[in-house]
Amino acid sequence: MARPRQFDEATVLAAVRDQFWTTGYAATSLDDLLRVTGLGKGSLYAAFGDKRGLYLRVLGDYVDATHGALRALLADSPRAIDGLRRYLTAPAQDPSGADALRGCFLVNSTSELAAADADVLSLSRNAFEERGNILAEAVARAQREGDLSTGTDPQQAARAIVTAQQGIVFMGRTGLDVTELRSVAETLADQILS
Amino acid sequence: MARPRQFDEATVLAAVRDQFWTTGYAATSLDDLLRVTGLGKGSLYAAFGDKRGLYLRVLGDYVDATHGALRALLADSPRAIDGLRRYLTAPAQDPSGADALRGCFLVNSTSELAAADADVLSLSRNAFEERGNILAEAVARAQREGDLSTGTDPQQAARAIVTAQQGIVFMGRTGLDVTELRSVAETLADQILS
DNA sequence: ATTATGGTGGACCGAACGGTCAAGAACTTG
DNA sequence: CAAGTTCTTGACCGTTCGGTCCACCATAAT
Repeated sequence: MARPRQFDEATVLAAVRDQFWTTGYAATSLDDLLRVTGLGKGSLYAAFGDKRGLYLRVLGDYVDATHGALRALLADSPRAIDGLRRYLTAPAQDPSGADALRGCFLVNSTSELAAADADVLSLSRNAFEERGNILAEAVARAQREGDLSTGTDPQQAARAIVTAQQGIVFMGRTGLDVTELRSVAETLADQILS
Repeated sequence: MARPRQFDEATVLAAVRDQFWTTGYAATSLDDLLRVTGLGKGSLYAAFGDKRGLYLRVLGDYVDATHGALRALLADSPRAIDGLRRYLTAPAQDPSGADALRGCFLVNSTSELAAADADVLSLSRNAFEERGNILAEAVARAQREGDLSTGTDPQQAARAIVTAQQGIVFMGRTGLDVTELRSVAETLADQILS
């Protein structure tokens, strides 16, 4: 070892993620990243590689974190149906509407890059498949707990829930009032979680 | 009048729209636009102004066209409920999956620019509000025709339908298999249109 | 204290960007 | 045919882009 790093890796990655999250990949310049991280070009490149590599890194971290958060949310719900409803309506919970306008980093990434970048496409596809799997377990539990009809395939129901949530996430990005967004989310939850 | 234009305006605008649609705003260079239109810089600028103006122009045209197509779809449905279902499942109809991967130009635009461009944001917000209004009429008709419960507010139900469709559009962009996408769309339609 | 090693910061690079402009071509009008 | 007008073409401009590189610095090992 020689000179130690003068920055905290997790802090830097979080700042990078937030910048990419709010302004997207193409519209984020290296100077933007240097500004929000406080690092010089040399440090950033030596530590994380080029812009695209850095992007994929923070995006992958984000996906892992959301999977963990979702698992925790569902596990912490005594009744699975409540966890599913919380998942579905989560994008409409911030009263300020700021979270809704910002959307989901993975969704934004998919929208911007999936059609042009095979790595982002497969990452996105795998992430949503995994999310469906996580939710499918909760759906099965909700069925066992008598809160959800056993007529439908858990996997299928989970995919419908994921899909509906992405719709809510997107409508938040259009600037729809949070109160209306929440109302829509509750309506959809009533129709889907029954 | 003097020298007449050597290009067809509608053809050029369609080519520009398709380019922006598939590669987004930032990732589309002027050279890309010149290539797909066959025009020189001077012609393009003289006819349509700068890149952003051109983008807003084709996006506005697109929104108008989709509103017209939606009105036609609903009007052409003897029973409103069928039109609503067709609207909801439309993003999953292309067997090749190409349309699904491409998504919706307005959705892509909103995802990329709404957070940073107030004009795009209000255009998007207004467009989806208008779409909700169009669908609300069809919901009311479906209620009168006895195909939809009269218990729910048409406006509210319409917003739920719009939201669900955006979820389907997005899942298509993740590369989800078209057959699975269609299955999800049908599941959601069953749950929402009842 | 000296040396080795990795970190830092910024100058620097070629390429690509959006946008301007002038010269000439193609048409209409008289 | 001549004059006037619009459109077309592409050279050109300043800026910004992502990325490289190197001189310098701070630490650990000896």
